Amino acid sequence: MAQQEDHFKKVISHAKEYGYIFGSSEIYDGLSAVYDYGQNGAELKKNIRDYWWKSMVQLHENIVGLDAAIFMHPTTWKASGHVDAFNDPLIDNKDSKKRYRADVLIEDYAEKLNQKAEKEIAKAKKRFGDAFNEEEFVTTNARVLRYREEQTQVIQRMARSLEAEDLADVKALIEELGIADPETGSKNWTDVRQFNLMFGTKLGASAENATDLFLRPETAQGIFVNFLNVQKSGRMKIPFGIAQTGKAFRNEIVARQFIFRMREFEQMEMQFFVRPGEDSKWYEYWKEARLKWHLSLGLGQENYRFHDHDKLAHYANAAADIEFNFPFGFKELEGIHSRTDFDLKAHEEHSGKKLQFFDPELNKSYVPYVIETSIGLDRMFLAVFSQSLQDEELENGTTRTVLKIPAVIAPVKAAVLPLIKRDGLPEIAQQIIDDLKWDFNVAYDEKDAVGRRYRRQDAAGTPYCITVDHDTLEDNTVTIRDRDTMEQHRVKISELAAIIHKKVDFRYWMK
RNA sequence: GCGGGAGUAGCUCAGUUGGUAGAGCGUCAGCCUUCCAAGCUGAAUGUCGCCGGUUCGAACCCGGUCUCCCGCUCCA
Repeated sequence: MAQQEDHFKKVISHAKEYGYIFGSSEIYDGLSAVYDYGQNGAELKKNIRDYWWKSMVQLHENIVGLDAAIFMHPTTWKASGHVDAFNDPLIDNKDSKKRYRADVLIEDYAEKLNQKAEKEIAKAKKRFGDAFNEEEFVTTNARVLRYREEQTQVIQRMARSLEAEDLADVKALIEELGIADPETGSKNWTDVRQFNLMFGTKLGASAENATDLFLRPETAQGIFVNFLNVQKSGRMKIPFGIAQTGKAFRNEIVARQFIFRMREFEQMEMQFFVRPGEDSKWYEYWKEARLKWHLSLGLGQENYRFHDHDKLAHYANAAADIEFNFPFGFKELEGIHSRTDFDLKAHEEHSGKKLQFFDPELNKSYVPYVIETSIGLDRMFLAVFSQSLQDEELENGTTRTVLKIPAVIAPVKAAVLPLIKRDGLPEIAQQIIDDLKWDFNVAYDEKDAVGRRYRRQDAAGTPYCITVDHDTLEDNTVTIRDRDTMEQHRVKISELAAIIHKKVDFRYWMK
């Protein structure tokens, strides 16, 4: 555990030192849980995004891209359920320091009343045997009636109070019912406070006619509201998918663990529209397909696992996470959700527009079912970066710090190094760079002994080092060194592009 | 938000009972011309997180505040 924390700290400081991730607004003391991607981080992030986009959009004839706006019509979030689901009344217990959702506490209490009523019914059933008339019993038994009545009243009062945003009454209700901390039994509660997980903002320059807007809490809704646009204009036939990457915003109560949980984050989502009834088939398909994508980067099969959800979100009938072994343990990296027709139906209801597909094979229209794959780009970045950062024991007893980022997504593909900075070697190195830079992101370094430069590139994650030496002057050959094996080969300058290309070719990795 | 820990150079950290900052690494310039970090010479860099108080004098004591890290909730 201590070792894990240690590694996590190294990851964070290494990310800063090598230009991958900086704390936001650092010169002003920073901003909680907001980070900027530096010169190398921006490249890595872009490369991960491209790797995803290519595998989803480019390799699937029936998946197309989309880039929807962050601002959306406010009704979108009513339809999606976020206005309700992302609005939690929370209460803290002062003794146990635990935080609960006030509505859940009350619902649990109401459920207990229900349990009591059920118990009475079960008891009576046992007593009367075959002669038992449940319907009659339920409507006449005093205890059952009392429990049921109280249950209804509690739920109704809570609903009224929440509707009126009367949080003081929600707390009063908790106190009147004598609800205690489920874990410690303490009744020492703070006031109930409302937490809205969506960031609000205003559209319109003057205050009086401004519209309240939200920054999108997920990119998915941009896809759903464009479902028909894309389907019609692209002549898409079911099954088909729409993919999108972009920023989403959640005003998390606590945003922590470096870039794992941020208030501003980037999602890579694909919504796959299928025939009703074929949803579970496609759900399984995408679970496997997405895991395969992760494994293709070679970060180690043992670092991934599925986690199937027991408790489902309001929109889903099946859900699984792909979890990754982060420096702080296995955590969600990607979610695969079977969202049913919940979203499109909700948008039909709120917009009054038909969001259906006419299926010529079935000769009828229907609201498609949806399988969603949703991965956090920043989390993927952290997975790649933390897993790639290694301290390696060498044969001569020393250690080297190496960032084994998969070459296909590495920010810089090769560094070109003159063995010494005279005798015309820098000039040749520069010529090599001028040639390679059209195809690859390459770097130049002439400072310090070449061995030290190798280590510097190892730590920065560059897969190849190309060294120009005195033999180069004679025969136009250079040495090319592999970051992971540290092995060197002597090759012709004219072969360099092909060698690097093979190493970073998407085709090779995605197979 | 609550509890715990912490803020000193780019990084890791030292700074003894208060006398206005140092090390290693890194960076930069030069020397050396070398194929796996740590050769030589020289240099830059900090309002010691911020504000206020006590004091002749605060990195150190006191108060406040901000930020970061860990846990509780939620999720990509």
